[in-house]
Amino acid sequence: MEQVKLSQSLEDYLEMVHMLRLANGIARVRDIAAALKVKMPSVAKAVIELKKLGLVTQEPYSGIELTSEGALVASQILNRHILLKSFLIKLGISEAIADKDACCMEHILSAETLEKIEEFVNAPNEPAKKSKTAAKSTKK
Amino acid sequence: MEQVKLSQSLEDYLEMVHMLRLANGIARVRDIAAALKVKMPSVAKAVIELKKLGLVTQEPYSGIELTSEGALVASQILNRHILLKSFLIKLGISEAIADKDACCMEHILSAETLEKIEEFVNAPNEPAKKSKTAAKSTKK
DNA sequence: TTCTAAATTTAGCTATGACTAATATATCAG
DNA sequence: CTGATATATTAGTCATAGCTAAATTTAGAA
Repeated sequence: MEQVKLSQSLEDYLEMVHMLRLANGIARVRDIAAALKVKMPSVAKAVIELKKLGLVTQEPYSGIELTSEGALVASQILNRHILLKSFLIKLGISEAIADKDACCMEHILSAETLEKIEEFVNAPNEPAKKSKTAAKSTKK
Repeated sequence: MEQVKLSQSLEDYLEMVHMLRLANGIARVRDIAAALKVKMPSVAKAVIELKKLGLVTQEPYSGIELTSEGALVASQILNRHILLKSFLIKLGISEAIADKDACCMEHILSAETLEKIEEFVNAPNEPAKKSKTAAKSTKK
């Protein structure tokens, strides 16, 4: 439980491994590269680092697996992402932008800020002040 | 008006030049280093970059000045900082943490998100639901 | 005025994280 | 089974951004 301290970049790679495994059952170098808009050698290097840190394993030339610690850390990051995305959407930001900005914010916010954001997201809801969003309000 | 694209790091240096000039009338290498918690040679290097970009000027061995473009860019960054800090404080985050997190967020958020945050900050204010902020009961 | 201490700058090292080019391996079509 | 193509890896380059150590300049104290 020594709390590995990951760079933003490594957090992104680890999270993407997790997401791809959830979505496809497997996390391939090619797909990670496509999703993060980097080239495959960048992924290969990141995977080497994550292996050194004991967060992933990989048979040569095949998919990337998470260790139990890796899975734990990855899901923490993913949870932050989901929280922040909900938060931004609740502020009225479009889904695409919410996703993109959540992706940056998830690496930098302090625990206190994340807590307060969680409270806000879970709040019963403010009385929709004068909602001029009338039309396609809850478009999701 | 070609919108220089600064790294987060250079944005921090430029903003700090602006803040120190506002606070002290002069931005010295030593003070920038102290404020950003880096060493002086790191500041010197950053200043060289900002000079190349036409955002600051400096007589050798003296304080750093902003060009008119530098002043413009710096105040945009500072305005984002102020906005984000207000926002976080409105969410109930302590001033110190709000300042710190605003400092990270100011470099990464999209225009749309900043707009929505501005709307939120300027909103008439929700009816402080059940304000139990009284005795800092939010031990959580 | 002169000398010492502080501030600034330069030179050069390190780590991160991207890239291209080249190599190695795997997989699939025939 | 074999070869072409896709995927993965390795090697090496580059830029950013930090650092220390050493040199330079400025400024204040004696």
